[in-house]
Amino acid sequence: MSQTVDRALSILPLLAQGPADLGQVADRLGVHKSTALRLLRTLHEHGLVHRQQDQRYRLGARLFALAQEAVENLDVREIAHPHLTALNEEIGHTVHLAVYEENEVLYIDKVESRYPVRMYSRIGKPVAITVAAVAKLLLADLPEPERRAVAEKLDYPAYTSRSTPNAAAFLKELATVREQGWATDLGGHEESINCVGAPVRGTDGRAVAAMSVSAPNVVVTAEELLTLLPLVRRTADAISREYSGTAPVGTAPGTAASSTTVPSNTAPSTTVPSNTAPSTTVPVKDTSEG
Amino acid sequence: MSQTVDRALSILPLLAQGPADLGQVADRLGVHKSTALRLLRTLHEHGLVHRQQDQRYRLGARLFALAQEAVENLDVREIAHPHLTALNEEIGHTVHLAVYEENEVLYIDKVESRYPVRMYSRIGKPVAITVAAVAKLLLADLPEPERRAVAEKLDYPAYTSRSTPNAAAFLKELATVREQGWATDLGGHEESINCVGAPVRGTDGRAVAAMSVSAPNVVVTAEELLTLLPLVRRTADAISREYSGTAPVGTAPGTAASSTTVPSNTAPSTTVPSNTAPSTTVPVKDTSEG
DNA sequence: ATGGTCGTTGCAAATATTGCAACGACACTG
DNA sequence: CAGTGTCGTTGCAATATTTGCAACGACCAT
Repeated sequence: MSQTVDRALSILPLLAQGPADLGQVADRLGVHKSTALRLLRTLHEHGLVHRQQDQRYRLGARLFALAQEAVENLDVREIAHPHLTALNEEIGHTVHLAVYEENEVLYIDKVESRYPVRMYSRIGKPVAITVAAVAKLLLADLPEPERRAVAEKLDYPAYTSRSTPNAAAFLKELATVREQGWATDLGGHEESINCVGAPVRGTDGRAVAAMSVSAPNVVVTAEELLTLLPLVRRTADAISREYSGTAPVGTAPGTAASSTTVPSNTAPSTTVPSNTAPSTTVPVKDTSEG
Repeated sequence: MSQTVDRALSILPLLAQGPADLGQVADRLGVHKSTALRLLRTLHEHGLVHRQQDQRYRLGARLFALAQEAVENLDVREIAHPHLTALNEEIGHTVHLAVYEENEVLYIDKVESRYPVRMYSRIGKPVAITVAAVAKLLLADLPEPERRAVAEKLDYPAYTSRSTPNAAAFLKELATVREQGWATDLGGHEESINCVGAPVRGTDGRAVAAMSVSAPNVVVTAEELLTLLPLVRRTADAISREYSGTAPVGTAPGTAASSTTVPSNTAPSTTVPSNTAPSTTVPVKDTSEG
């Protein structure tokens, strides 16, 4: 609601795409050059933008530092990480951790299938919210009205023929996910990639994060991947327990009384979902690969 | 120089210390609650701050996404190139820039020597990973398990009698490189070619690239080439600084800074490895510039 | 029920921001 | 080498924007 700040902050995502000079910033902001200059100066004083030697602006070191602190404050990630790597070492596939925030789902951690690759590979980017397993899990957990509102505001890109086509289908899928407590993405984003995921829940039972395992068709079929579901759920539950148990309730003046209650079932169901097949038909009929 | 934006941006480092409610933000900003509220709202609309269930504000994940996007769009080569050419013009020898990717080290930029004798290398082609200075630098920076895994999977061709013979020798060399912060290739790839290199580091301290200076024996001896090491390291550090977006330290809120930003000089810590010399003792104290 | 805190909103005053025009610096071109 | 263009920068007046206040409703605790 503050025009000046609004304009200034609009510069950030603009510069995230790459360096830009004053004129470009002013144009894409729709303001006079002098205005853009003063805005950039303020941003610069705070270290959020950096001026390189060719006088062009780009995002500055301070922003990276802040981002660093921002993720460190997400203690879910710290708690989850060992579990993710353990799972990765057991099954070998790529493991993701994601959170929902402000109508977006963001990867906040990732363990590559090959080696413990650095965190800066893909995390931090918004996920394909209409198809990703983690996105389904997180959105399915939203209260009904918000869930509906978000679903109807989204675009539904047809990444593949299996992508979620529209809001109605998405909401139906979310209902299924909500009921069964896990989610899949079977070629919805990339034709040959399948995922299975499960939610991480806090003390109040709400999903604070979601994790998933991804593998290409050529390595494991969708059916084989679903075999790993119990393992995935067990890992997610383990993270949930540790997250809930630590009870990182800050200096909240007032509602500090929260019984350490594990939300749902603590009993890890070792049941292979072969018979527990989801209502939506599992398209294990591969197109090309066998 | 924009008060509104200045105040708004001051909220960010404030929230980086931990979640805070409206009153706390207003107090520590020195403004009325209503003002703080409107600023926070604007920040919120841009996803830079997030409101948790207890209505307190904390840094938003979008901040992280923003930084992530910026890093991905950062072009090391673009930033490094002017520095490389400058170095080349000063010393005349061939300068290389390389990155590590998928178990390979690739040259991504090269400034040719102005001497008639040139060495063979091609931008985009993998380097001799077991002997090249840039390869040593980049591999030395990998986490221990991955470093070991990569080293043991490599072939160790005997390009010359000085080539790295096996994984054990290579890992030992990498340990040395890791400790001293620079690397050499003394006739390990071609008998008559020597190189000295230094790493380019990002905000997180990781080596995002490595650069080296190469010269044939007939032009300069290995000892003479090592004389250039401080210059190489300084160049690499300069690139690192620019790549990281090092900006003048943010002024304290309320303290008005001078008109134009004074270029902060004095490199942080450019430790010249004078006495820390490895096998070959280099009598280097200082270079031309002071 | 009551007093306290906290977040939120409307409004008028006033401050801070905006756009303009002009300047100096620089690069490129004729 | 002058000329023309772009680019970043600054002072200034007009104005739009922000600000602080006071009051309201919600909530919690006493």
